[in-house]
Parts: sequence; structure tokens; C-alpha cells
Amino acid sequence: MQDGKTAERIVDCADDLFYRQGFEATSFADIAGAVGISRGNFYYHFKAKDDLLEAVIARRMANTSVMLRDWEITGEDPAERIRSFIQILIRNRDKIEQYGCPVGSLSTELAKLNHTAQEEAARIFTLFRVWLRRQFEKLGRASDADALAMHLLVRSQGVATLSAAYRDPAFVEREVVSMCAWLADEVAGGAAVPSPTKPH
Amino acid sequence: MQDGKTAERIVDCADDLFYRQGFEATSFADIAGAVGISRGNFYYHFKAKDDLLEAVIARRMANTSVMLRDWEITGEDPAERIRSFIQILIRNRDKIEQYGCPVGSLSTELAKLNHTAQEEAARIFTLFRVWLRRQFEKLGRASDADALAMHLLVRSQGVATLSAAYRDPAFVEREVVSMCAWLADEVAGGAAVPSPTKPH
DNA sequence: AAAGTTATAGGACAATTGTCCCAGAAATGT
DNA sequence: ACATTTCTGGGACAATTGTCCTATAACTTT
Repeated sequence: MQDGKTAERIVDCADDLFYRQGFEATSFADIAGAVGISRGNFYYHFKAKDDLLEAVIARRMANTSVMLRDWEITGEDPAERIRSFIQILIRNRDKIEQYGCPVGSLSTELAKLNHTAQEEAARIFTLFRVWLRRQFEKLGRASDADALAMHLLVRSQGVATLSAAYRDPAFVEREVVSMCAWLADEVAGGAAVPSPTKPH
Repeated sequence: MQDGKTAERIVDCADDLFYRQGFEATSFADIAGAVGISRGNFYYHFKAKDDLLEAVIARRMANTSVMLRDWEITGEDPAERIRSFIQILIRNRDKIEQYGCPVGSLSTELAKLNHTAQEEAARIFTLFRVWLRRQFEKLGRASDADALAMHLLVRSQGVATLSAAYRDPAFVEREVVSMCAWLADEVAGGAAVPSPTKPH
């Protein structure tokens, strides 16, 4: 059972192709070609395309968890950790400009397809959401931590979408600066905002 | 040449299906079935799928223009007009929850497919962008009108994506309230803020 | 070296894809 | 009533889709 090598390579390539081309638009032939194996061999490792999709989502979940844990360790304080999140937009700028956000675009595509894995894909958002929430709690914003976390998710998703639409590198830069400024204001502000953004 | 009837019905159905299923995931058979014509007949009206896509985009552009002109007429003042924009999220809440934003999701899909019509699709964003910019200019925010317009586009795109991911009706409501509150702040603020976008 | 397990390539499969062609029907103009 | 244009349905086309099957190659374990 050490097909780990091949199975892993398949998931690797599928992950990349699903991001760059979309799930539906990526065929087994595409993946097989990228991995360098025959199309038939495929079904030894994954008996259906949906199984492969689930493996890809699981892989993204794992990768995301590792990344968040990394930020937790590297970041000196919560505000700096949150900035790590904001700056994915810069780090992955080129790819986002070409293909949008991997989490958002997959989630939206699966929603359209009425695919059962849609909820699974949305859990990657939740990983970020919970992590961000905890950072805001540590900043003394326990009462509206979730709203603040969602605000950042909303803005990064919007930036990703519009970045892919306009392909304007300067735009992402400006938005990141603006988000960091917002963060500084919020942190400085201290008390919870009266504004309605205050769920659970 | 009064195939206008059929051709229009085709574009109508294609528009709807491209939104609900995605461009790539929608086949001619799907559209033909929805319209109630034969698959073969199709090529009399549109000689290729890409032609149909362009017609759909043109239709969306036209519809958007009409809508914006309508808001221009109906809205008493710029702030109220901008609120009309924000509240599309409420008006189309159910559809957005199921399929995301039609503009954003199409643009992202076409970006992934490296489709030539991607730029065309992005022009729908520009329609909103220019319109919003003009409203902010009328509010005396000429210096950062574009940044404010983009801020609203970013947030509504993000809300649409996360709404489709979580399918939480209350979330959209909260975000709309928050965006309106931001607008009131900006309007009340008067002078241009140092950091272009400063929600809160 | 033999036996057994695991992995791979290649091809077959029905179904569906976008595209094209053509015989007529329907409408239009004379 | 006739001729011409405009439209439509049905089917054929090659290519591609996801899926499945089988013979064999590549390993392990004896």
C-alpha cells in the first residue's frame, strides 16, 4: 500500500489544475497528462472524480491548517498574525490575478454544480474564520470577533475576485494597505464597535 | 430577419443557465431543452458557443445599464442611489446564496479558462464602478471617488462569495447594514480620508 | 526461485460534447 | 399562386467525457 507516491502526485496535480482550470473543466486526461500516468491507471487510486475532489479538499484543509499554525508561531502578536493573513493577497498576487482565490472559486463552482462537496469546501473558509476570530479575541474584541473575522474574509474574497477581473497589480497593493490601516484603527479603537456587525 | 423571438429566448435561457450552472458546465443540450428547440437549429442563430457567450454578456451589459439609469432616476440623492446598489445583495439574496454573483463568478470562470471574453465580462464591473464613482463625486469625494467605488465592489463581491459558501441569510443582512453604516460615515465625514478606504 | 500482492498501461464502453449539414416547414414578397 | 428567403428539426460527425476491465509489469514476501 505504498501507492502514496503516485496517489500523492495525483492529488498534487489535481489540486493545481482544479485551481487553474476549475473542477469541471479539468478532465482525467489533463491530470493524467500532468502526472505522467495513463488514464486507466487512475481508477486504481481514485474510483471516481468526486473521490479525487474530496482528497484535494482534504489536502487543502491540511495545508491551510499548517499555514495557520505557522502564522501562530511566527507572529509576535495577534495584529501581526492577522497581517500575515491579509498579505496572502500579496504573496499569491500573481496566481490570484490569474485564477482568483482557490477557496472562493472552488466553493462557488461547487455551489453552482450543486455538488455535495460544497460544504466540505466551505470548511476551508471556516478554518480561516475561526483562526481570525481567535486573533481578534486576543485583541480584546471578544464581543465582535466573528464579525471582524468575516469582514476580513469578505474583503479578501472581494479583492481576489476583482483582481482576477481587472488584473491590476497596483489594486491589490492598495487594498492590502487599506486593510492593514483598518486593522490598526480597530486595534487602536479598543472597544467593540456599535455598528451592527456583531453576530453570535 | 425577425428571428429576434427565438434568438432572444436562447440568450435569455443561456443567461440564466450560465449563471446557475456556469458557462462550461452548460451544454447546448441544456439550453436547447430549456428553450424548447432542437440542438441542430441552434447554429442558425449562433454559429459557436463563444458567440452565444458574447451575446449573453452584451445582454447583461444592457440590463445593467438600464438598471443603473433607473437608480439614477429613482434615487433622490447620491447616497440613496448608492444604497440601491448595496441592496442588490438583499433583492437577489436567494439567487446569490445559491449561485454567487453573476458578474464575479462568470469573470472568474472565464479567467480560469483563459477565455477571450473575460475582459468583456469584466466590463460589467466597470459599469458599476463608473456609476458608483460618479455618485461619490457628487458627494464631494472627487479625490477618492474611485477608491470608494472599488471598496463597495470589493465588499459586495466578498459578501456574494461567502454567502454562497455558508448559505446564511442573516449574514447578508448584517453585511448590508454594515455597508450602509459605512456609507453614512463616509458621507458625514465629508473630506477625503487619509487612507482611501476606511470602513468601520 | 516461487508465490502472492500491488501498481500500471492500454483499450473498450456508452454517453455527451460542440459542430455541421440538409431536407423541409413557415413566412415573406411578388 | 408562385418563388425566395427565413427558420427549424433530425440526424451525422469526430472528439472527449467519466468509468470500467484485463493482461502484465513491478514489487514483496516467502
